[in-house]
Amino acid sequence: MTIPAPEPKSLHFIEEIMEGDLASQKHAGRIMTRFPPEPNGYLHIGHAKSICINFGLAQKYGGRTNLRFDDTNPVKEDVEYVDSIREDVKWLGFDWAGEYYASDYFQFLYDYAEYLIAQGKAYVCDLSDEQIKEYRGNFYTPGKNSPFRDRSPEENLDLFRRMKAGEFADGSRTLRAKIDMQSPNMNLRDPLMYRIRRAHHHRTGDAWLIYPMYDYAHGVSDAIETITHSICTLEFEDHRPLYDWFLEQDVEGKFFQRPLPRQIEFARLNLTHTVMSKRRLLQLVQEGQVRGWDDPRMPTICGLRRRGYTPEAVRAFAEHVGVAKRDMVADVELLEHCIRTDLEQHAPRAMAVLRPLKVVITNMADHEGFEVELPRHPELPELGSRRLPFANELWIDQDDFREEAPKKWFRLAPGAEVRLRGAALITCREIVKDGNGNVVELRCTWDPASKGGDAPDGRKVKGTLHWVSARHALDAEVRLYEQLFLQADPMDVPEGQDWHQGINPTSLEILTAKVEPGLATAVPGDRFQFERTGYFAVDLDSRPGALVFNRTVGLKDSWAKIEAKG
RNA sequence: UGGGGGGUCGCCAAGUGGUAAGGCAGCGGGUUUUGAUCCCGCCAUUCGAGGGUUCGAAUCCUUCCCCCCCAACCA
Repeated sequence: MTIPAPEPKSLHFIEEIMEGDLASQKHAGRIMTRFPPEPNGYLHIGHAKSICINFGLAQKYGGRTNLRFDDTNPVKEDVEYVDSIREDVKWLGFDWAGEYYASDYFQFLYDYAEYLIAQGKAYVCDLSDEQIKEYRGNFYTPGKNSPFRDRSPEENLDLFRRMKAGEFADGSRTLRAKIDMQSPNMNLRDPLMYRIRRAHHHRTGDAWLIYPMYDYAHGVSDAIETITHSICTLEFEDHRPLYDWFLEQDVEGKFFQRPLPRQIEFARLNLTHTVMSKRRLLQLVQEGQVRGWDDPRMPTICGLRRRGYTPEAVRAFAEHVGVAKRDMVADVELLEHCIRTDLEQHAPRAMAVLRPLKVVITNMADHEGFEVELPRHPELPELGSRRLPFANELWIDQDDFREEAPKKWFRLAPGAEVRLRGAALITCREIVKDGNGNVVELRCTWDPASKGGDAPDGRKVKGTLHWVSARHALDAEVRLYEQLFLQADPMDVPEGQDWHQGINPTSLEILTAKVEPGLATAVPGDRFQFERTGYFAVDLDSRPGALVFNRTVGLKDSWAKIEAKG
């Protein structure tokens, strides 16, 4: 018997670039990437894709990845976010080589700016906000040179130093790169390098009054860290000439090691039935549409974590969606597939009745109860087993009983026999209703010969239900989640309406369930498969005696499909 | 009316001149003490459209169409 040769996995375009660079020894066989979040919000699954690409590629090619906080705008950034970002990256399973901050490089950035000024490549501009905009022109009209464009290097140096020293008011002057006001690429029309901002920075405090702009700081930071491949999203594509320009002005090679880093852009992740922009996510939180950034309905990494997603599943998802340059919207079902696959293999099984319906076994006495033993996981004997009490009063799920059984129904119905998983066969003999006609209790008989669940006469019983002993069951709060938005694309709303229209009013449903007694010791972070219903994770709010479970994802439900088709 | 990207199955995505991988979803069937899992099978005569080159084109040329991004002292 021969083992089939593994199919050579095709490479995505970034891997091709890297392998090409490795082959040509461009960076002497070195691969260095960075994940550069701005500490102004929580990370979401889109960032997770970027994290997986940056760390994953470095890992694959024996390289390293830095975590660098892009903190060049003190008015928007805060330490609060730094910690959450660190935690999320770690949780995803990645270790960074170095932890840096763009602000670590403020002095370097400043020195290089002076160098550019000295070379006549940058100038101090006195134009106001509005004037700069006006001089910049637009897509169809070339820009006009700033009247301050031809100041001498000496004057510029003096002015720039005085900007730094605090002699000028906020917004009164800027440092600009002298490139080309006529360029069809707006980014090259003398972009701003520095602005004056008397703002307290979360790391440098009040040491600086001038702060560098992204385009200037980012590439320089990459070069300082000797990043080989600077991976970012598509919207930075036409910033690349500027990225290169700033680094290439180091004509004497006094500032950066060669070869210089290369910026590569890929398509950001979008997910169906959710929004991904920081602004909208913030709105959901502020408006109370969700209970916070880590609400399990949020596409944030902390939300997914709280919901019960595993880092493995998130990484698998990133792997599945691939890396390319075309705009993409991943189907949330792919994400769900990834978490189901992981949890199916690892999550211990348990029984929980979400919407309890009482079952009384009429031919069993109070003292006739017994214990059944069930494996924690059908495929993992090493996980051991659990013992469940069975007695004459039980809870089953309301979904498992129909007074009028539809076609192909093999759950409980009047006169029907079903198996209670691992315990026994019961037959429904009588229905008890309340004054409103609601079924409140089922009176059933059991076949004592079927203890364990099999009938000795070999009669076939197709339906198997989960159950829990009423006397022994624990109450638990169960939070059921659905998509936050009803439509695949929340932004696709009729003319004149806004995206709030699409918010799913029933994205959260809270139930009091009856769960098997062994769950009493479950602690936040524990994950289970509640048999026949879904995967659940113990929530942060859970306490001994006051259990709270989040439904991470439901099991696939082919009965629902059959019924939907009629 | 400028510049930069992109268009291969409902959603992702391989393919780089030799006759359309794979995953998700969907559909059919088998196994099953979870209607789960697992297993098997089906699912693009066609690659945004039209022309052309070639024995041969998703891949080359050409014209056209559509989508996304760019006019913050944001990143």
